Amino acid sequence: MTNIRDVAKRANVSISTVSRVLNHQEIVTPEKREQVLQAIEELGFQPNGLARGLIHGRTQTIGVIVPDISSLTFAEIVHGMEEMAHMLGWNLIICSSNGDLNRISSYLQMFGEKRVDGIAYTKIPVNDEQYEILTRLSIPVVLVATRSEYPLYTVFVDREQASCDAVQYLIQKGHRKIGLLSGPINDTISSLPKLNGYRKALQISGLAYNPDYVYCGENYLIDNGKTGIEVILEKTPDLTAVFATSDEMAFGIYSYCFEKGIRIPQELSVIGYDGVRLSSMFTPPLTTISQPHYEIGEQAISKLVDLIHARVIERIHPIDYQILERESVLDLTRI
Amino acid sequence: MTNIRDVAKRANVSISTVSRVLNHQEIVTPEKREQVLQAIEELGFQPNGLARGLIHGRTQTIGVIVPDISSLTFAEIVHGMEEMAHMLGWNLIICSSNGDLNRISSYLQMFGEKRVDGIAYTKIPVNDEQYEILTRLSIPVVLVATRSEYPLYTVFVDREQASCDAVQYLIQKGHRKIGLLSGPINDTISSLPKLNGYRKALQISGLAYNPDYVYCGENYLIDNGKTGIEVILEKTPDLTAVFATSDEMAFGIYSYCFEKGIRIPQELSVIGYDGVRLSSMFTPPLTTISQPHYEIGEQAISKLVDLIHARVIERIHPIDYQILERESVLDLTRI
DNA sequence: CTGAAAGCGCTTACAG
DNA sequence: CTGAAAGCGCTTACAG
Repeated sequence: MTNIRDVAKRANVSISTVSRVLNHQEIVTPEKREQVLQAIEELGFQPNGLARGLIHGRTQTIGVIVPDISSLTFAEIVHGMEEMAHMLGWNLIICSSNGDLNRISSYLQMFGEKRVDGIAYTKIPVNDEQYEILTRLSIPVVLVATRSEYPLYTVFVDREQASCDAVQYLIQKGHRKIGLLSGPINDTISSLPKLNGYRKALQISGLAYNPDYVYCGENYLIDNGKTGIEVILEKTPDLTAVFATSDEMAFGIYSYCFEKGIRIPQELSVIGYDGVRLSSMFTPPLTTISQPHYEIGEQAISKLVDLIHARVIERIHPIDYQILERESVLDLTRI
Repeated sequence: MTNIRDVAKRANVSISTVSRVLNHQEIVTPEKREQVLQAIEELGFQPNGLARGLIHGRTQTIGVIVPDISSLTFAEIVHGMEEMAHMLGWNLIICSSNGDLNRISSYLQMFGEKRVDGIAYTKIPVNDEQYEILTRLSIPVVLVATRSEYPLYTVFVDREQASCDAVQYLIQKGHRKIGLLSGPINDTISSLPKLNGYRKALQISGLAYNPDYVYCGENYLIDNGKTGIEVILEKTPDLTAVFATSDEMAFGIYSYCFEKGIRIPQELSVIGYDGVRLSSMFTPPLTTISQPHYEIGEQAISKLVDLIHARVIERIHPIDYQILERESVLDLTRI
């Protein structure tokens, strides 16, 4: 591999001059600059980013931790991150934890050794050990789509409020017997706030909370939606609407209803959560809460870069969500 | 940030000794080793990966180029890459090109400057400019899920053969009027081989190729499936089966058929391509060609690491696919 | 404007 | 077994 010395030799200048040309410093005379540029071209020289990084203490690299990159949600978040990072001139090292906390710790360690300039920490709750590593590293961190009791910068959607809105939407359409298809209840980042939002909406409208209307699955996938709705309907056949806390679960409900001949929304109204692309193609199209994953990713990187540049930012950066009104909820008030 | 010198001072040894402890060289006496380890612990010292990389000319980093990380396919490929990379002790820098060739070139450039040890180049065809950059870089490259006229290492599924199999499966089930929902025909990586496979299957069975049975969409998404099937059925209402070259397009067909009251598979058989998770939850479950994306990702990294270690590998590494037989194809021979 | 020199934080022959 | 020194490929005051 050619280095700056080879270029200098070929261009008959010192390495300092080559370096100056490389860094677009205008003080170099046009002739020398030309010589250098030509030598670079001829030798196919590429400056060594490691050496540069070593000197500047800056790598233009951001480390990203996601639980699982093959999930639609994270893939979209990462995509948003990618675009923003590219725009601002940063690169991403992306690591899937698969929910393994040890693995997260080892990734954080690696981020430290690789001297990334910032870390985007997605979705997984920050435990004591990781918080300790994070602070020891003293690298700027932004939490994405998650919250934490630790004082960390955060870009997120208020799931509790969004869920409350979803359920209130159903109530407003005249529904009173409303089911909830929840994820695992020990998932404090995602499931718990959604459950809380559900309860809050009921409370606001003076409706009683009835555990029979609630099913907690092990995850947010289709199968859990399918079995979940079955379980709820067995206990409470008078159900008129369900809030599925993921579009995939909602799809499971569709599948169940199709098999049993239950018509949506005539016999059962469904509202989802996520706003994945496919949801608009369900039959009927799914009414759902849209979380702008792409934008979350963008904002996360944007804020992180602000932090890296030591700009002052708000600790909490909420992202707007909206209800995508489609055709899966029946308006009982108009009947 | 503490460095090796601080550690040496605190442990009352030379930096050489610290370095030896860091690199697990056994020649250090237990006492000194202990002192050093303790100093590292107390100072929270982390070796600087940049300095190490500078010396070794090795970064334990692999650059990955994908067209769009938020697509299901690539998200899964990347996931497989991630897992294998983690297992083998490598890290991934992942870059979405969004199909922009200039952007790919700039990413390759960046990979060079960052001195990645290897490059996984996914899906997009390699043009002259990129091939030139790639060779100039002299960094090991593996092509993933794509082929090229250039002599590059390749991990891929034989789409032509897989498509041929899919269509032959339909023929074997007694279908003779078989439609094709294709992607853009100028996509030589993905669409063209699938079209060729379709024609090959017809030819083998002595069936004529009729362009009226073929629709080429602009992409592989749902909408194109929906309009595609509409267009084909208008021209050729006698159609009994369709090969949709993506599961998403197949889903578009489902959507269309549901609206028009066309029953699958009784009135129209559908076979898909991809084997995405959701396809098993379609109503009826979709028969489809499964491409093991995750495994493709794993193999790509595994082969790339072999290359980096200068091990000899086969130039072409085909990945097995299979037909997931489910319920969307009617067996006409049993009627 | 330009070059020689020091230094970024490590590793690794080379003596001892 | 251990330390001083050179060197990886750059950047950047410092003289001139």
